[in-house]
Amino acid sequence: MNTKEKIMDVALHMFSERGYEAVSIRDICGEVGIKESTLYYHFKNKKDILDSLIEKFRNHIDGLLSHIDEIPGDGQQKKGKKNDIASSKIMDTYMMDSYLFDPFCNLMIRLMMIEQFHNEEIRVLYEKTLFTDPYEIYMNVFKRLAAQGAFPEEQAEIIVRQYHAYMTMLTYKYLLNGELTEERKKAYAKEVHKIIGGFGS
Amino acid sequence: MNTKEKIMDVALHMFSERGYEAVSIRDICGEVGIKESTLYYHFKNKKDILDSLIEKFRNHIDGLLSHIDEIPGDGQQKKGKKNDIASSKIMDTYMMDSYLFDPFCNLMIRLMMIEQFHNEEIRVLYEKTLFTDPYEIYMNVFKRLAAQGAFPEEQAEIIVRQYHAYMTMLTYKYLLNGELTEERKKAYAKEVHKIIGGFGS
Amino acid sequence: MNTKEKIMDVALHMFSERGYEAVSIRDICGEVGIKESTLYYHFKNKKDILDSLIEKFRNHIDGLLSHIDEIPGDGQQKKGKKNDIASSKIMDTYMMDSYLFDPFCNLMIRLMMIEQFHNEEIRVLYEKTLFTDPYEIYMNVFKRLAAQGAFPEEQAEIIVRQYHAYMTMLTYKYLLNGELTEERKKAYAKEVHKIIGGFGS
Amino acid sequence: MNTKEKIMDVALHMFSERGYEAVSIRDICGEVGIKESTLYYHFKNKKDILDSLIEKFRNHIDGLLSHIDEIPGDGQQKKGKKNDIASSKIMDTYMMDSYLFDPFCNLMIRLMMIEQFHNEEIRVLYEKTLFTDPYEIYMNVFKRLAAQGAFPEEQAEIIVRQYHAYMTMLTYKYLLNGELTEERKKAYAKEVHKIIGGFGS
DNA sequence: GATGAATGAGTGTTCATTCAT
DNA sequence: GATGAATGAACACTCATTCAT
Repeated sequence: MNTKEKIMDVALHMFSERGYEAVSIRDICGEVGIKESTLYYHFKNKKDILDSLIEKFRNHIDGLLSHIDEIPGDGQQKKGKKNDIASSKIMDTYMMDSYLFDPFCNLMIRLMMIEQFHNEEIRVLYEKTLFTDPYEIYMNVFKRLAAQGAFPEEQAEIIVRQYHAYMTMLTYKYLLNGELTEERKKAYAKEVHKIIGGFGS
Repeated sequence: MNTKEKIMDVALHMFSERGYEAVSIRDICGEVGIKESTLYYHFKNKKDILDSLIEKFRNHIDGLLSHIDEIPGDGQQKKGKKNDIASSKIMDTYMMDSYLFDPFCNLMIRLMMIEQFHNEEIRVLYEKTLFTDPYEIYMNVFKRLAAQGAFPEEQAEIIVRQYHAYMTMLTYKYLLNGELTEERKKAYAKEVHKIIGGFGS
Repeated sequence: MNTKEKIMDVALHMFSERGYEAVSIRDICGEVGIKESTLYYHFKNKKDILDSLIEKFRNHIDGLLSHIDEIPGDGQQKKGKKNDIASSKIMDTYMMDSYLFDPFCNLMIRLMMIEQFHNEEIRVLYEKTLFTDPYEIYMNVFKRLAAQGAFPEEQAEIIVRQYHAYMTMLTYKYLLNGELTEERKKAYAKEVHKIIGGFGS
Repeated sequence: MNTKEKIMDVALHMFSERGYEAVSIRDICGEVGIKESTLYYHFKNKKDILDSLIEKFRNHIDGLLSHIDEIPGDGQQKKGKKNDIASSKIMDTYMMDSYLFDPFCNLMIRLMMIEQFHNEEIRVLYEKTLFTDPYEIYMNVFKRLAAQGAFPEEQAEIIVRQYHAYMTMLTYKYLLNGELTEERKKAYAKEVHKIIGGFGS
């Protein structure tokens, strides 16, 4: 990690815990181990650090979303509940690994959670990340499952809605509540699997 | 409203939008229309404003929780789905009016959402307010409904879990996302009713 | 002198010697004997000090200009060169005492001399103070002298032009060049009187 | 123009408008199109740029002054007013072209005007450039004119004084006041010619 | 109840400068 | 010749807070 990346990393950790305004340039530089003047060689100003983080996050999720279709729910599986369960598990692993457990994403979401109330640009991105995009991803997978005969097509929407509600609630409860510890990740994963099991029945 | 109340009101609005640290004594006093030195007649220091708000909020929800039993789900209703729906509606109206739409509560929740990441005391209160308490309230009501024969008692938990997931997700999506406008409140209420309808079937 | 006046006084001395930008808030406060934060109780920002000085100067010269007619050149004097000389002397004493030797005015002119090159508002005031206003004052007095028969009226303009050129040159040479010492003031006064003597012949 | 010359050129433009201290190395390099570290290849430090400019200016005016005798006022002309006028015109053209209208000289004079109040070295040079040298030049030419019989030798001093006063005043009024535009140069030249005409009578 | 005046510590940011490459 | 990366000191300004009135 070069100096610029280190600054962004430290800044993200601090911003996501205390909020953008409450973190000072001094705080960041102290942690990175550089003088404040050095920071201004790498970033135009404080806002520029935030903007760079957001930019990086946008690129990150754009990259993820462009691979949705690779999430299973795929044709070589036979009809029935088993596939359903298996696909859900895979899909959810994908969500966890790439979105919610991934340190960069998780911290960015926390940052957005804090800043969304007074920053419309961030609010829009926050809504997209936590509500719009996941709903679409779930719908995409479940529709393909329905097409394979896992369940009647007209039930897809209601199932997705229920699934999305669960996942969202658990995300807020375990992954966006206090520090992201291994325990909280396990508690989340456990509840997710219990629910996916429930869906299979 | 006297000066002290005015200060708390203004402070809450600002804290819940920009976070505690990002709001200055100057900001608050400017909006209230007093000099900064005057604020210190009413509050020991900045932290004291936050503490007073939290104290007030604790009293507020304690008052509400001590009246859970008054939420219907009550004996004079007959068995069957109708009662179920009706009770849910009443319960939810209660949640909306007293918790989520109430300006003081809504803003306090936003404030806790922002501050929870670096303040364990607030985090605990936040978790209780958004996860523990509502779950208990729902459980309380649904158990009484089950006791009245609205549905088999052993289904209570799974129903509550599902109900809670929905309510939580909708709360974050509509009531803790951007400004609390009438439109967002309507969108929330609409979705809630749709779901409660779904539960009745 | 209260704190605010002291700040303006010190700031003027420093601005007029080193220019507005080259003087720091620290410099001013150090000399005044207050902390930097105290300055901001009295002035909105650094620019506000400069603006206050300019405002004060405008009021100052407006006060002076409203009393031009009281400068002699008056009716009770007899025709002839003696009056001419006498009046010029009085007029010039007025110019010296009120404008050029007056510490506040002299320093403000120096400040304007420095800042006029990149501040159009100051440039206009500078031109008015050093060229437009003095010319008008001289013209006013000399016209009254001509009316009294001190010299033919049609010569007034050329005399004023010459007189103004001399006074302006001497002002720049002695009063706006280096520190305003008693020696420079004397040298200025001496040359002025020599010239006024020359005008009498 | 090589890089070093470009730096000096840009620095002079900026120094003469905003003053030495108010201009940053960043400002200069930004305009020149080089990195700040590059500047230190060409100059020891910021002060060195100023010193180089002053040095260059000294050489420049030394060059000019060593050719005073070439300014007409010369022997092959006949006695009479015509020669007087002609010589004055030529002399003045020389002053304008070489001193006052010349961009390098004009900007240097502005720079000295700003810096003279707190830099004795510059003050001395400023006084020499605007008062001592021109007076000597005028005296040199007018003495030669008197020797040719253009006017009585004992009048030379008073004429020179008057001439110098006019030229100095006009210089400050038109050439050292705001930006040096073509209009200001024309207004200056027009007034100069009017005065020279007056002198001829 | 409220304010005018003050302060020490801290804010984000710019300064001229250095030095290895 | 020129640059990338760094720095200590200074910059204008804001912070929460105090205290006499």
